[in-house]
Formats: sequence, structure tokens, C-alpha cells
Amino acid sequence: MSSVFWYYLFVRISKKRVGGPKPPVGTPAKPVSLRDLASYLGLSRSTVSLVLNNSPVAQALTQETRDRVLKAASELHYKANYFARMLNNKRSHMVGILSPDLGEGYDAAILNGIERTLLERDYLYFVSSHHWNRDLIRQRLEVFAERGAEGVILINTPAVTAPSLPLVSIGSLEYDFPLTQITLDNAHGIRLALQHLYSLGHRRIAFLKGHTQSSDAESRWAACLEAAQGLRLRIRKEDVVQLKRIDDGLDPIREGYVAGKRLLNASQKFTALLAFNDMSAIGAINLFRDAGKRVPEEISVVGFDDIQAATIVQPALTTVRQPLIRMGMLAATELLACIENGQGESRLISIEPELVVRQSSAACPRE
Amino acid sequence: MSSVFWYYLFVRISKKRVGGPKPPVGTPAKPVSLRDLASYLGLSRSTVSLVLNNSPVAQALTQETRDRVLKAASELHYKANYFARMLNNKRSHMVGILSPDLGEGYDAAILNGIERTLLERDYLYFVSSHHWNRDLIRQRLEVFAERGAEGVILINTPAVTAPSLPLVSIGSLEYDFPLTQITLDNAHGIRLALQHLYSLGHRRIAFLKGHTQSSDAESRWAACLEAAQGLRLRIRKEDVVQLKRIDDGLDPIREGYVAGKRLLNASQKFTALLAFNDMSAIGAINLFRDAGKRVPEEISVVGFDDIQAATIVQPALTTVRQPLIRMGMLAATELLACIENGQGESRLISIEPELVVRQSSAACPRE
DNA sequence: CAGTTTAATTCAACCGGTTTTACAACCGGT
DNA sequence: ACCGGTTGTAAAACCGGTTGAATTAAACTG
Repeated sequence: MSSVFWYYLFVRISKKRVGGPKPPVGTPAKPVSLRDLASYLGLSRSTVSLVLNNSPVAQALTQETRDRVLKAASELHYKANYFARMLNNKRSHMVGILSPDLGEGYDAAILNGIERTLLERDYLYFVSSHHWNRDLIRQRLEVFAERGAEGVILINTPAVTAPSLPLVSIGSLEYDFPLTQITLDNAHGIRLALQHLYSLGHRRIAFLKGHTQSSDAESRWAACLEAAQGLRLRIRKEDVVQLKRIDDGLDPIREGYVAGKRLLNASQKFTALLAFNDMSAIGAINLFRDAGKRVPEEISVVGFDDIQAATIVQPALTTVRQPLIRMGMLAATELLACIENGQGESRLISIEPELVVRQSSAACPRE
Repeated sequence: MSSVFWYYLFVRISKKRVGGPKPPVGTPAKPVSLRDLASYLGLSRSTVSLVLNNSPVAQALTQETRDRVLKAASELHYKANYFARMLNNKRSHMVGILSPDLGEGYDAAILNGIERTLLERDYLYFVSSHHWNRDLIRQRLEVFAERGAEGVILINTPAVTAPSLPLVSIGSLEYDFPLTQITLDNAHGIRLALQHLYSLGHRRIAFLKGHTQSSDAESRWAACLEAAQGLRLRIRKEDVVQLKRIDDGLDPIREGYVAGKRLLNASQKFTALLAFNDMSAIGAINLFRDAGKRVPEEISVVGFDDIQAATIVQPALTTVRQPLIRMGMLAATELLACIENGQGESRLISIEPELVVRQSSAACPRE
């Protein structure tokens, strides 16, 4: 690159400000601006911009000019300033993700799926977890919008205000405004689980209900009632225990453990347990072991989610698999469709879970 | 709010552009701009800006004016445009996080810690995982910088180019440029583990080495050699197996399982296994169970990391605890210190792990 | 009452791009 | 030479906020 370039750089005159404090020696290499590029080329900023954006107007330019511009841009490593560009609301290629909590396998797996798709499509994302704090959710949605997110994926996150951005939710929450939802077919999953236990001969089945806050608790419980009726099973009051309220920091396995203990205190007669999710199922298994009940010989346990821990617990957990990674990918795909085509405002996408039979469920012990 | 406001909004005259296409009816409520606010107040944009930024120059203004501005700003819900603001390089309150992979408990736990601190300090963050792709790492660092990240936290991520941003790393990788590093004291951890086994009577101890890519593999292995020497233990070649190369998507538990099998094929004499990490330890435990070896009665197993799964596996894993959440919090704190005070360019912070004794380790069976 | 402070704001340049509109220069046709 | 119609490029408005210098009016000084 000839010295011509540096000459032009230096020439760049501003009306008043410049004059004194030309950066001394070790200036940390301010990136090349459009202005630099233009004066280097002896063209106007507009021309250069038009070419680089491949604007229709640029079709009027000489092929030679266009080539010159492109060549210089790549030689000088010109990169348009993101913020300047965003000032005239351009595409940001950025989305936000809101999740209740990081660190449990569940959200991490979904995040993983989302990430794959976003990476592929060259999007970046913010993440924020809200720990069930409504104000934080609202605030984060605003901040995301403010910072140019083109859409948001909500993972099990209740949102109150109708947003100015395209949203896609994952989970079973209900919203007051239209948005695309990726929902697991809880009813189907529960049906699979219950039928599985039924076909193993279990007739007296206990249940661990989810906390009221959890988006899936209600729909799964409703599905339990329905499926039980379908199988002509009677659900006894003493065989049902609800997990305690989520307190941030309380170990969900521990919650299952405690709930299991309450269950065992109230009733000794059940031969199988259908837990709200894997975590609580694992907790219950631990409790049963500590209480001297063998799983699955005396009590069968079935979970829900199929998180990684389900394969680690002993006996490995029979559970209903949520294809979390796929759900994440799907959510991302849907969101990008909304963003890029402005389509698909309010779809409801239901995902079919499958039953994964492992060692925690077995035939009902003879009476 | 009186109609005066709307009058001023309308008055806002531009030289040429305006005239024809005033937005029709259902205009989606463009946010209030500084200009709107200024003309509503009958002040200049500068005055308003000065007040809102609480600039020293604003001290010259009447208290009354200042109050008026602040009141109007809050009434009209004025919020400065992020991008406009960033154009004159202001603080973005934004950092980037690079990690090899989401979804395993390890990174998620660190992320969790980072997030806590960032949330507290009112920072937002990008995340990106690179799956060990060098080009992606470089590219993401650039993109983060471009989008105004004020710093980056690297989780077990090798970085090649010296960055223009403050960096903090978590892990044991080595870098060619100065940066603050949060490193677990692997040597200490290994020493704890080995002494634990030694004191239980084990003299023939097998090892699962980490993959060459893993940042901690070498330093842990070196620590093994050193600690063994300190205890006058001889490490036999046939008692050492290295985990296979990380292939994205290969289950790390499976890796441990396979490695355990190779170990058992090569040598039957060891009474304890010190694994590179919890995942491989869990894999090995599974293999031992399948091979009819009881843990811990016949073989003691000790892991490293203390991820959640360590409490779930049966027997619960004795392991060296990395305080991941604390490490994440610390990394964030350090990074923010760099950013906000421009200090602490190149510190090395060593974290002391502790041994968590659970059920997978027991006294050495008699000869 | 002119002359100088000082207090209260505003001007105008700037950050770094995008885009509409304007403007020369050239072209063939008459 | 005059006209309408390209063609290739540049000027200038604009996005929305920040900031050093300048301005104006009021207050104070001698």
C-alpha cells in the first residue's frame, strides 16, 4: 500500500476541532473509516457506501469503480462500524434469550440447540436468566430491544407486556398476546408413561406434581387425570404430593427427596411413581433407597425430561424424553423465519415426546 | 401530558426529506428522541443532553431547568438511543463469553457464576461456543469487539491473537500475551486426591489421563507424577490410559467407559482409579459395574470437578471440587475491575480446590 | 453609563455510516 | 444549438446523541 493512503488520511480536514491534538506516536490504530477509504480512493463517501452495500443505485457505477472500491476495502481491512450502521435501523443479526436459570441441564440443553442454529445462520445472541423475577423479565425484554435484538426466545418464561419484537416461546406457559410457541405435547408424554406403568401391571400409582410456578405443572397434571381416567385408574389423594415452591437455590433433587418422604409417610401402598420431572424422580429414588425400598423391584419410578442425569442415576431412569436440543433448534429456526420473512406470527408447534425405558421401571410386584 | 407536546413533535422540521410521507395512522410509536424532548421543553438538545448525563457543565444550569428536564424525560419515558450513544464510544456495559461447549454441566456452572456477578453489576453479555474451532474463536473475538463488548471471559478457550480488549481466562491454558487468569490449583487438587487414596491404603493406583486438547490434562498429569513421587508411589505404564481425542458429540461418559475397559484389559491389579474428571470417572464406574467389579469395595474411584452428576452416580463420587460458580463470579469481578479501573492487566489467580469424600472411595481391600 | 463578569444556554462540529436527491457530462436526435 | 434522456458521481440530509466553544442576557463594577 503506497504512501498515498497515509497522505489522504492526514488530509482529512474538519472544520474546527482538529488542529491541535493529532494523536502523538503510539496511537492504537483506529480502524479505517468510510471517510478514510473514500479519500484514499478519491471518491465520495456515498459512492463507496453504495458499492459496499451493493445497492441498486450502485449498478449505475462503472464496473471499474466498483472493483476499485471493493479491492481497496479488502486491502485496508475496512469494516463498517456496527453502531453507525445500526443508527439507521439496519439488521443486527442478534437475538435475545431469556431463561429462568442457567446451569441445570434442562436450559443448557435447549440453549445448546438454539445456539447450533444461530451459529449456522450467523446470528449472535444475548442470554439472560431471570430467576422468576417478573420485573427482571420485563426489563430484560426492553434492554434486548434497545440493543437491537431482532427477536427473543423465551424458555419457560412468562412475559406480560406485549412486545415490540417477534417472540418464540418454549414451554407450556400461556400468553396474552400472539406468539409462536414450541410446546411439548405433555398429554402424550404422560399417556406414554402411564400406559407403560399400566402395562407392567401397576394399578396403584403415585404422583409428584410440579410447583405451581412451573409452566408445565398444570398441563401435565391435567394429562395425568385424563390418562388415568382413560385407563380406569383411580388416583388417591394420599398418593399425590406436590413439590414445594421453587426457592432460588433449593436443590431440585432435594425437593424430590423431601416430596418422596412425604409420600412414603402418607401412603405405603403404591407400587409406582410418576414424577413431574427427572430431577424430582432422582430425588425420590434416593429417598426410596434410603428408606429401604428397592427400585424398581418394589417401586417403579418414571421421570419426565430425559436430562443427562437420567442416565447416570442408578437404576437408570425410565423417562419421557423431551427432545430439548431439537426444540431449541426449532425455536431458533422459527424465530429467524419470523424475523427474516416477517411471517408466522402466531403458530403453535407441538412436539411429540417419546418414552425411554431404562431400569427404573419393572413389572408390578405380585400382591 | 398536554397537546403542546404533540404540537412540538409535529413542528420538527427537516430541510427537505419531510413533506410527503408523514406516517399515516397506526404509526408504531417511534420512541421519544432527544429532539422531541428538547422541543417539547423549548430547550436545545444540548441542554437536555447535558442535564441527563449529569455533566459538570450542567452545573451552570438553573436548578429549575434541570428539574424540568428530568421531569419531562421521565414523563415522556425518554430513553437515550443505545446506538447513537455508542457512536461516541461510550460505555456499553457489555461483555462477551467464549466457551468450548454449552450443555455440559461444567461450562454451565461457570456461566452461572459469571452471570450472577454480571447481573448484579448490571452488565449484559454475549455468549458463544466455539467447539474448539480456532477460526471461530478469532472471529468471535472480533465480533465481540465490534459490537462494543468491553471485555471477554474465556472459558477453557485458547486465543491466539493478542486482543484489543481486556481478557480474563478460566482454565489452565497458556497464552502468548498478558491477561488475568483464573486457574484451579490442579497440583493441589491432585495431591489431595492421591493422598486420600494413599491414606486409605491404596498403593497400586491407575490413572485416566485427559485428552491432549484439554487445557488441564497436562498440568494434572504432571501433578500426578509429582505427587506420586512425593508418596513414593510407582506409576506403572499399564495402569495409565489416556482418554480419546474430543470429538464433538462424543459422550464424555462413554469416553470414560471405553478407557476403563482398556484399563481393565491391560491390568487387573490396581485397587484405585484417579480419573481426569468426573465424567470419565462416572464412565469408568459404569464399566466396573458391568465388568463385575464392585466400587468401592474392590476398586476405589476418585474424580475431579465435582459436577452435579457426581452426586447422582451410585456410589456417589469422591472427587476434587472445583468451585465453578465461585470461579465464574471471580472471573467476572476481575474483568469488571479491568474494565472499570483499567487495572490488573496480568494477574494469575489460583483457586484452591477441596476434596469431597463420598462413597466411591474406601479402604484398600486386603492383599 | 460604558465595561467587564458571570450565569444560562445554544451553536455547530462530530461520531460513522445510509440514502435521497441533485448535478454535471455526454448522447443521439432534430 | 436545443432538447430530453441517460450515466457516473457527489452533495447534503439523516439516524440520535455528545461536547467544546461561542453567544446572549443579566448582573456587577468603577
